[in-house]
Amino acid sequence: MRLSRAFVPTLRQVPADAEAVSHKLLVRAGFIRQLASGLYLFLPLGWRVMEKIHAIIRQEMQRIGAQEMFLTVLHPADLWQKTGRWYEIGDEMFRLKDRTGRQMCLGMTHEEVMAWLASREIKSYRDLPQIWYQIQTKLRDEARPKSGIMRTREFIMKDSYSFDMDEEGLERSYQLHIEAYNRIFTRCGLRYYQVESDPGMMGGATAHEFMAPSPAGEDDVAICDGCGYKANVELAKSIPEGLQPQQWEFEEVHTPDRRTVQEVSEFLGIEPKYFIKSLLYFTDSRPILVLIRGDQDLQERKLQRAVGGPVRAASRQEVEQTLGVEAGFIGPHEQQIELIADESLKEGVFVSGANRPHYHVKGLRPGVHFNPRWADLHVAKEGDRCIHCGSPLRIERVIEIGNIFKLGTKYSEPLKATFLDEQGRERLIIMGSYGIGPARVMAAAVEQCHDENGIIWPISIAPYEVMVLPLNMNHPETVETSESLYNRLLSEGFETIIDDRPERAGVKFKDADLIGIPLQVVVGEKALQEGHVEIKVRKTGERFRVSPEKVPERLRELRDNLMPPIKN
RNA sequence: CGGGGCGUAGCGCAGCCUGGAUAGCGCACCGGCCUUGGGAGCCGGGUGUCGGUGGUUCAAAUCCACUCGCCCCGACCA
Repeated sequence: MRLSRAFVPTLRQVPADAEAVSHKLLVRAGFIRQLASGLYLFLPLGWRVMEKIHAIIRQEMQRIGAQEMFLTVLHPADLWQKTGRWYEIGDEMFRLKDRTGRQMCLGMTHEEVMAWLASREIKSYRDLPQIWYQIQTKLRDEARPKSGIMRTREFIMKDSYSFDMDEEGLERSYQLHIEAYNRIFTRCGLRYYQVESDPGMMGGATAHEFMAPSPAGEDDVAICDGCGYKANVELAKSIPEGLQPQQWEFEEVHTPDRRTVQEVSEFLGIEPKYFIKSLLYFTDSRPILVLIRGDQDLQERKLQRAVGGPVRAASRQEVEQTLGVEAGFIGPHEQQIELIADESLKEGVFVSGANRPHYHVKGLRPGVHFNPRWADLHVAKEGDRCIHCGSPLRIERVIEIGNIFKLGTKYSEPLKATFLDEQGRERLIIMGSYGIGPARVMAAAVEQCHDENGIIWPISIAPYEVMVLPLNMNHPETVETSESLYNRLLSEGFETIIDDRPERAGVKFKDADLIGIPLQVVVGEKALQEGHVEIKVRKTGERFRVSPEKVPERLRELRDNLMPPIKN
């Protein structure tokens, strides 16, 4: 490709509405443009990166026997009504009617359609197992699109679905996907973790996420370097800092105008971890008082799982109406409503609200003064102990680049996707679903691989492998050498772009670094006089002077070194 | 959905508080000269519904109301 004729609109200035590094760099380097909130166009360079990622995904999916198909974006509503998601999902689903008034929606994901297909076409155990996938546009009316292409309303997703006869089959399909995903993300040059995740509304029991560490991410994971335990903080378990035994007798203490743990802690000279925070929540059916240690935070996801449905925090007024006491002085002692407590409160003697304005109680003992239901409810924090091996946990910010779910029969049942087994009995197909967001892979790569000058693409997903820079287009020998190098590299199979614009050297250097092609071949007058050109490795900044004839050989070597450990 | 911010040339911004003459700066862009190893220099060129609508006023980019769009924090995220 010739840059002089390519559409690569680089920007010297950072767009005002970009915050995330990947967003800024991808816009500046001419890879993407924003059409509207959460809607991005992929320009030629950006689309080449996406296609590289797609190609790697295709190769690895085929490797595990998955078959690609192409479904629709427009779905009839009744499929979603059958599985109930039509009603469960709120504004995030784009809904519309066709000209005859039939309710439709735009696909956010394709479990329904895939299960529908399976229900019609798979009849016998002989048809199983199957893994079907597609690389397709999905639409979600996100409450808050953000960080460039990291969270958009229209996006491409690789989604695959496995269909098995039984749990063992599902486990096999699940493991195949883990294998494929490890190869895909490694080949894309990412640092990533596989972590336990919350199956959430997808239904089913087991789920994992593939997470690329980056400060621009939206999730946090807890990681144990001791035993390798890794989990999304939405469900990560941890053992908080221990307590010293206390001999406090049960007593009421006057705490005028001290409401928060912080205030009462300072007032009484007792550390926050000896406090019980009482938080009033409402489930669909009832109020529930949630007890958390003073130095801990409630993980609402865990609470939702524990009570088996959505929860919401009570407002100040609701606290007074329900409990008859102002928030700040409520506690578990002599409480009438249902209690649920974090397990870190099982052992110890605590301070909490007295359910009487301006008073707290000290010497509160679980099992003696209150009897809650126990559950793991606290947020795992940096430095907490691993529940498996006791090592300290660390918390890291990550971008979710892939996820895998064991669905079971959540979709096959309502859509009647069944098969006849060897005994002629009708049984439900067991499903799994597996996603990858190629645009997030792209964004994560930029987040992980860049410097102050621009992007440094992993060579496996770079839009081009080599960029030839003729520094002075008015110098015939420079042009001649560059052109012949360009043609030679192309014929030897290098994906090459030449910056043949009549620009000054500085501009070419800046753009080359910004765009981030891994290998640069710099053709300058001075070096040419001595009979060589210069190869620059974008990632390390290394420069090698080589004679033009040796360029392909040297580049091949450098390319091999830059290539991630797994190749096709 | 709650909180905050922003909308003036292709991009980045000043002007607005305290209303007034032709709306300005840098970059980009177009023509010319010059230059060619890290976003050069000189000369000439403005390409604008000041997001929109309504109002106040002799007069609105500027004040008021409504509205649309975009970003950030939180909630949500199948």
